[in-house]
Amino acid sequence: MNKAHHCPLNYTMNLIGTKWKPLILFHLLEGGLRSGVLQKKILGISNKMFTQTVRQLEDDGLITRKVYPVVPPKVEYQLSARGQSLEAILRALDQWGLEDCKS
Amino acid sequence: MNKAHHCPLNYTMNLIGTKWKPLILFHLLEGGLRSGVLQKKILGISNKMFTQTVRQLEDDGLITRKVYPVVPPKVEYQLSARGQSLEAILRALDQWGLEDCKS
DNA sequence: GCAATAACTTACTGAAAAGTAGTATAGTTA
DNA sequence: TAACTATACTACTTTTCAGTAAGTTATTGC
Repeated sequence: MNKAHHCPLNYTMNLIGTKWKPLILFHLLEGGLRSGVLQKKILGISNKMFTQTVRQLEDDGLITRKVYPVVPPKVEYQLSARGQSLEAILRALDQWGLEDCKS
Repeated sequence: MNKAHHCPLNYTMNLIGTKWKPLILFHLLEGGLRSGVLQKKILGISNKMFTQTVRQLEDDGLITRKVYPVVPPKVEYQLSARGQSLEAILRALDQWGLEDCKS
């Protein structure tokens, strides 16, 4: 917790309240993925934003990054325990969108 | 639904995935509030961002705005049915932040 | 020895978000 | 008549976000 927040919601949004973070976390719910595979699942994300976002998620301890020392490089991302604890929320957000855009 | 989304989560984040929107919605969960009162509850928000954000929430049908034709002006905001349907999510996000920042 | 590879980085640019400060409103109160 | 009120709007500036395109790495396959 690097900032004071008057409301825990504020704290949560600072962690995951951006365009791409929830998407990336969501696509990791089913298990770890190789960098390139994960990126292809996030339609519309640029290479730069992808790297930048997973880096932030890693810094915040929501995902882990495993580098295999091979050539060409191989990197795998997966949810940390902390990231996993967001599962219910991520699915609820997804579900809400599904229900809502019917109307 | 004004855009195509490959994932409902994306749709949801486009609606409420900003710095202030969830905060404002959250503080309306207990009932409608007068503009000035609501704004004072959102610590750190500027007058401009407040007006701009409630306007967007209103445009998206998440809150309603009732104007009383008196001087000085009196304006009240409250959650619409659509906004209310976010209650579980807002509380879950808040709760998650509470739990998480213990560690 | 030269291209292809996967993951990442950097420089540059443009767009969007957010903050500051000031203005308008029009009745009521002093 | 002048200050006060609650709400909102505007112009301006600063900050952050995001995209493009190019460069880096070290090994393999041709």
